[in-house]
Parts: sequence; structure tokens; C-alpha cells
Amino acid sequence: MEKFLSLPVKKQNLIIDAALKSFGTNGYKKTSISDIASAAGISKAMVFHYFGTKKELYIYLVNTCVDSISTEVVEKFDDSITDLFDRILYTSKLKIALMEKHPNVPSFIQSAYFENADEVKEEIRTIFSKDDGKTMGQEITFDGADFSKFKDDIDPNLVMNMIDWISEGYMSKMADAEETDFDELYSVFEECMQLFKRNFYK
Amino acid sequence: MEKFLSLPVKKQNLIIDAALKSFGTNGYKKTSISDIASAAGISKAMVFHYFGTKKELYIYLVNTCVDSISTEVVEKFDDSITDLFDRILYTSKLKIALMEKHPNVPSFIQSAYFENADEVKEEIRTIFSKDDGKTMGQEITFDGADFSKFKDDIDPNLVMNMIDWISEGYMSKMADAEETDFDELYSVFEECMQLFKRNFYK
DNA sequence: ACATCATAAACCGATTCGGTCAATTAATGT
DNA sequence: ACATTAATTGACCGAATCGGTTTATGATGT
Repeated sequence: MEKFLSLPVKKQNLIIDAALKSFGTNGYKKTSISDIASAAGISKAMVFHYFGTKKELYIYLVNTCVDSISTEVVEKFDDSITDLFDRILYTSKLKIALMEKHPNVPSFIQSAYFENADEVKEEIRTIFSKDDGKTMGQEITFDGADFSKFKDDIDPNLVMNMIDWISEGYMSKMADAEETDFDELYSVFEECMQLFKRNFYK
Repeated sequence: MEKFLSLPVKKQNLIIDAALKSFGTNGYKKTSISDIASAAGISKAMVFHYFGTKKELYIYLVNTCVDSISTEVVEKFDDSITDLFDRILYTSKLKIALMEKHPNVPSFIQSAYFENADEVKEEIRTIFSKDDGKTMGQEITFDGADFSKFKDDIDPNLVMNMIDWISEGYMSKMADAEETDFDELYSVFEECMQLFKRNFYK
């Protein structure tokens, strides 16, 4: 592991991104170290040199992802923002900042959360259990948000459901977008939230 | 192939669903016939007995999926429905009817559309090229829909984007829902469309 | 009783798996 | 210039799995 951490950060990220992508799309069992190595442009032997075993690499990825989400989304979250749509925009912005560093983190933790391979599933559960599931979903966004501004005939639960779907769809488009689309996609998302504000609030 | 088609339909569907699921989530190369066989509760030898080769099975699946989407969604589509949200609800209902027969069709055709394995990609392209891409996406829904009812300050393009995201998110929740959730999920979706009607129309 | 068929276990050669190692190359110190 | 060390990889290992075939078994109809 120290071997890997003493690498130039650029190269570290190259390898991590390749691994996150492979594991995230194909799961633990269906991902081979060769896949990761060739995607990262290095030899298979180097991956083992850096991480020891496949399992160690995987667990390392889960830990660093949970950590980075925790420090870059959960901790940076601003509780003082009470407006629901502003909250969504804010967390969305935080997530995008994360994705600019490592685009494949979201799909990877999602996949890891449901991973069932015997060799890793227990350790994964313990890692996630320490975290109250804060790294997943959008509980943070809704908890303590202000729902009182809605028109009286609008069901807040319905709105939450809708937002859940919309941000899932939005994020999945984000995931396989080129870097250029990134900003444009976000600005459309922003307009969307403002549309809701204008039409759903009293 | 005749071997397979002379099976009781129940068993046919069991095998097809197992194959759609495996290929859809893991792609062509990463899916093994053993995966499919054990998921369907039969022996590996039987799959080869029915379909000959892995490739033949895959191509068969693509063809039947394109066919069934074409006959059960595209052809049944009702052009006389002009209201945008009614259109969305209607196509959504058609898709759900399809998913009740074969829950994994959407994820499979999506995966097949982007499949890159050398052994099958050319044949896939020719299959899809005959179809004008009507089996994919929601072009049908938007083409010829009536956007004139929206309030003047609402951008139709923005709404289309939003709907694109929302139905993607909604469908992905649908994909891994149990049968009981099915109806409830749809009724929430229905409420959602009505919410839009009430608040976005003049 | 025999011929037919569906079925799966055992098997085939080939490939790929996770993982190691020797050997080559690049970097470093002197 | 050379010796030493570290970085990197191609070749390799046994085991597992791949796509696909063959064989053995048992049920069925005649």
C-alpha cells in the first residue's frame, strides 16, 4: 500500500479511476485485475505490486470512497440552507465537484453497497454500517428541509419522490457525459429547480 | 432453435428472463452460459442444446426484444393523444405492460445498443439500423406532442429535459422493484404528471 | 422390447483467473 | 564510471472457468 501512496498523484488517480469504473460496472467477481491494469495503461503485475491482492484493492477503494464522500459532501453540507430546492442544488454541486476528481465514485459506491461476493461482502457491510448510510441516497437533503412553502394542494411526499427520480436520472446522464457537457447539464438542472420554485411555491 | 420454441411457454420465459438479466447487467463478454443456466435452474448443456452457441442466443434475444418493443409499444401507440403528459403516461403504461412479461427487456436493449464485443456488434448494428432507433428513447413521445398549453414563461425544452430525467429515474426504480410495488409506483408517477399539468399549464 | 427424446453430469481443449518471479530497465548515489 | 537500488514487466504457475461436446440416465410412447 505505501508503494501505491508514494506514486505521483496523477498516476494514482489514473489507476483509481480505472478500478472504480471496472468494479462499478462489472462488480467484484466479474472484474479482473487485467481489466483494470489495461484500462490504466500499466501491467497487471504492478497492480498486485501496489495493492497485494484483488480484495485489498477493492476494500481500499470502498474505504477511500466512503471517506471522500463523507469529507467532501457530508461534512461540507450547509445546514443553514433550509429551502428544499437550494439544498438539492447545493448537494448536487458538491457531488459534481467530487465527480470532477473521480467521475466513477457514485456508480462504484452504489455497486459496492449491493455487492454480494462472498469474499468481500462482510467487510463492506461493516464499512458502511459505521457510516449510517449517509454516503448513500439523499437523506441529508430532505432531513430538516423546509416544506412549508409549498402550495396547499401539493403533497410533499410526491415532490420528494419526484426529486428522487429526477436527480437519479440527472446524475446518470452526468455519469456518461463528456467534460464539456458537465457545466451545461448543471445549468439546465439549475433552471429546473427554479422552475419548481416558481410554480410549486405559494 | 425449434427445440427451444417447442418448450412450454412458462419455461421459455424463465430462460429468456435469466438470459436478458445476465446479458443486460454484465454485457456479452462478461456473461457466461453457466450464469444464465444456473439462474434459469437448468443445466449449461441445455442452453447449448436450445440455442446452439452463445452468439446465436444473444442475437435471438436482440431480435425478439426489438420485435416485442416494436409490436407492443411502437405499434400500439396512440397518435391521437396530443397532451404531452397523457402521452408520457400512456407510453409508460405500455412499457410497464411489457415489463410485466419480461422485466429485463429495457435494460437489455439499452445494454445491447452499446455492446462492443467484436463477435456480435456488427449484427447488432444492422438489427437496430432497420428500426430507426424507435425502440430506444422517447422520441415517439415528444414527436407531435402539444406544447402550446404551457405557461408563457416555461421553456418547453427545459420541460423535455426534466421529463427525460424523471422517466429515467422512475424506470430504473421500476426495474428493481417487486411486483407489489409496481402498481403503487405507477400511481405515484401518475400523480406526478397531474401535478405538472396543474402547475405548468396556463 | 425397443426406439426416442429430454436432460444433466462429466468431459474437452482453450482461455483466463489471481498471483508470483526472474529478468530487464530506469533511477540514484558515489 | 560503476555499483546499488528501485520500478516495471513479460513470462510463468496452478487453478478455475470459458464455450462447446459427448455420454450416461431416465422417462415416454409404441
